[in-house]
Order: sequence, then C-alpha cells, then structure tokens
Amino acid sequence: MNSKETLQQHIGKTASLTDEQFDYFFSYFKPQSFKKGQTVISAGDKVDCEYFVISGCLKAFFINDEIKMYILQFAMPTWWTSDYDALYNQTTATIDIDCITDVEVLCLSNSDREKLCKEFHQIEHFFRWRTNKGYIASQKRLLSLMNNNTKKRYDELLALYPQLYNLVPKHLIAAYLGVSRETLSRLNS
Amino acid sequence: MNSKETLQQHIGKTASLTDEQFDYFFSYFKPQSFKKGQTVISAGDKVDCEYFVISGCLKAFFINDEIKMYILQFAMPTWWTSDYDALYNQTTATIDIDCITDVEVLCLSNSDREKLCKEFHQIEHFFRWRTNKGYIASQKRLLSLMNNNTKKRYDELLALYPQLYNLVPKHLIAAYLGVSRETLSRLNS
DNA sequence: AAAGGATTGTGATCTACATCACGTAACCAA
DNA sequence: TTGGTTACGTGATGTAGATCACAATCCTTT
Repeated sequence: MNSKETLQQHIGKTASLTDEQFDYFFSYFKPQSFKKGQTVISAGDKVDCEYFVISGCLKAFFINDEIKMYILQFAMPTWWTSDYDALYNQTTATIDIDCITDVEVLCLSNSDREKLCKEFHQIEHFFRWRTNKGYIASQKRLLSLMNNNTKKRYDELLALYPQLYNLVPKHLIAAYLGVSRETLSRLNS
Repeated sequence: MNSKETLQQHIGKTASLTDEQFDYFFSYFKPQSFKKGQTVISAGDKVDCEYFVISGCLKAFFINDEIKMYILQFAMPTWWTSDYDALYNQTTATIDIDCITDVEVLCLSNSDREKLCKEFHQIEHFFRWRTNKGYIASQKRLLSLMNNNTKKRYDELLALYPQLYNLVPKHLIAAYLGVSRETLSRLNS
C-alpha cells in the first residue's frame, strides 16, 4: 500500500470524502523521508507542520535541565505527530521529535490544515475525531502514571504496542514510562 | 451574566454563529443544579451527557482498588467535564464526577452534540478547538508529572488556578498532584 | 578484524514520598 | 451545647525508584 492509500484508508474510517475531494486533500501533503537518528523538530524551532507517519517509528520527547529525557509519544504508522502546543499557539517548539528508525511521513502545514478544515466540513470532522482519540488516550496515560507502579505501566504499554519490545531500545521505553533505565531493567528479575 | 450569555460568550471566542443559530444550539442544553457533595456521574453508570459549568466547582476522579483517589480534573466555570472515554465509546463510566461546591451546569447529550456538529460546520469547529486545548493541556500535565517534583507541580497548579487554594481542601489538591495529603502538607515546612 | 560507541545488566547506596499513628482545630447537625 | 465528621499538621518508619559505578554484549563503521 502506498502512502496515498494509507492516508485514504485512515481518513475513510471517520470522514466520507469523494475521490476528488480526497485527491484535493492529499495534494496538500508533502512526502518526506528521514534516516534513523535524524531530527524532525528541535526545541526552539518554529513549528509549521504536523506529520502523518507512513512507515518507521519516531519519538516526541522533552529534555530537561538535567539532560534527562521524557518521551511523550512513540509515533508509528498511521499516527500523527508534532509539537501541537507550538503548532496551534504559534510558538517555538518545547519538545524534540526524531527518528528511531528510517521514516516516511506525509507533512501537512498548520495553515493548510486550517484551510482544509474550513473548506470541508468532513475534514474538520475528521480532525475533531482524531484529537478526541488523542485526548482520551492522554487522560488514560495520566491516570496510569498516577495509579500504577512501573511494572504495571510497562505491561500495559507492551500489551497495547507489542511491536515496541523489539523495535525500540529499553532505555527509550524507560523514558516513556518515566523511570530510569536501571529500574526498567530490574523488572525482569 | 446568565447561563445563556456565559455559553454564548464562550462559544463566540472560537465559532461565529448568528443569534438564531446560537438560540437553536442553546435549545439543546438542559440546565441542571447540584448541591455540594452531590454526584453527577458514578463509575459503572451509562454516560449520556457532557456538562458545561456555569458556576461552582466539580471534580472528576478515579478511585482505585485500595480506595485511593486521583483527580483528573477540577471543573470550573466555562469548563467542560464528563467521562469522555465512556461518552465517546459508549461504555460505562470508569471515573466519578461530583460537586465540591453548589454547582450549576448546562447539560448536552452525546447524540445532540453529534447532531449539532453535523448540522453546523461552525459548531464542529468549536468542538475541535475545545478538544485541542484539552489535549495540549493534558500533554503538559503528563510532562509535568514526569519531570517535576511535588513542590514544583504544586506551585505550577496554584500559579495557573489561584482560586483553588481557598476553594478546595488540601487533600483534594494532593489527589490532583498524585501525592499523599501528608506530603503536600509538609511542603510548607 | 579492530575500535568505539550504544545497549543492557547488576550491585551498593541514597532519597523522595508513602504509610501509619496521633493530636488539634474547625465545622457542622441534632 | 455537644458529639461527630472533616481538615490538617507532624513524628516515626518503610519502600520504590534514583543515582553512581562497573562490566559484559552487541552493533557500527572504518
């Protein structure tokens, strides 16, 4: 399946667009490729785009003053990623996004998204639905972080995304769970 | 300002509706009053509505097996609250919502919201924008929970919502921060 | 193949916070 | 007025996880 079909199938679950409408919608997306380790967004940058992942895996993360990293999101195929705070509020990025593997994305600018949302009710509907999903997932993660210990959060994460176990080094999983790599390692013993 | 004006001003920041359109929109909201301590949503219930707060303060919280409470949200005037997971996915509530003070809300059913979103592009636009704000705030709180210690999270919360200090008991603030009430109390010493 | 970095495991020690326990004061409702 | 509930502070002790230190593998890249 090529990137156009991937996006079409993804959108089709929520919004009904004619083929012509979808072609028009798709014309606003710019394909981009990145190599493993490359940076997509750096803290301090102006943020113009959001990214729809076609293949590979990215991480959106925050580095604090003590150079500790916290991962907000692993972005996998058919997921969207960006620094949404910076994107919507027209400020500079506070997080970084880079590539855990080689990556292909479709890039959509903030202004084009808003234009498309205004032009097509169905597209606005799609983006409402998408953010809803994200909001609910984020609330669940918040609750899990407060309520569950490391072991339980780790099991939960692997149950939800089994691919991560082999795809992503353990210290990144630790950074997602909010614990040190040593603590994560000791869970196995 | 009455509840209708409150909602109109709130919506007006994001969506442009004619007075007639707004009247129609408003006709779907049912006013409800609750006394301090009353329950709005109980875990296990079917969830049909979301609530727009006119006056007072509510808490949305989760109680775990060890009877420990975690507060997901304090809902104050012009905020929206519900169990959105249950509401959107048509499942039963996993959280409770009750009233910290006497409360007035406007109640909107899930099906009416969807109907209104379908009928008026501007209303769909409003709800997309609202969820966006919520999503961004939720991501920020997640990061703060991982990155900051209790003292810093407490200061952050009070800087953002100074009213809370006098409005809600300290053990509820502790439940929002995800620490014990004793730990919160010891921050002052 | 060798060198250098990244990844992972594991012991020893430290620390923020939880938990338990108790006391005081405020705020109800009968 | 009184008895009960809720709020809040604070000491003593326990514990999950952080931090530091070192070693063993694995993966790249030249």
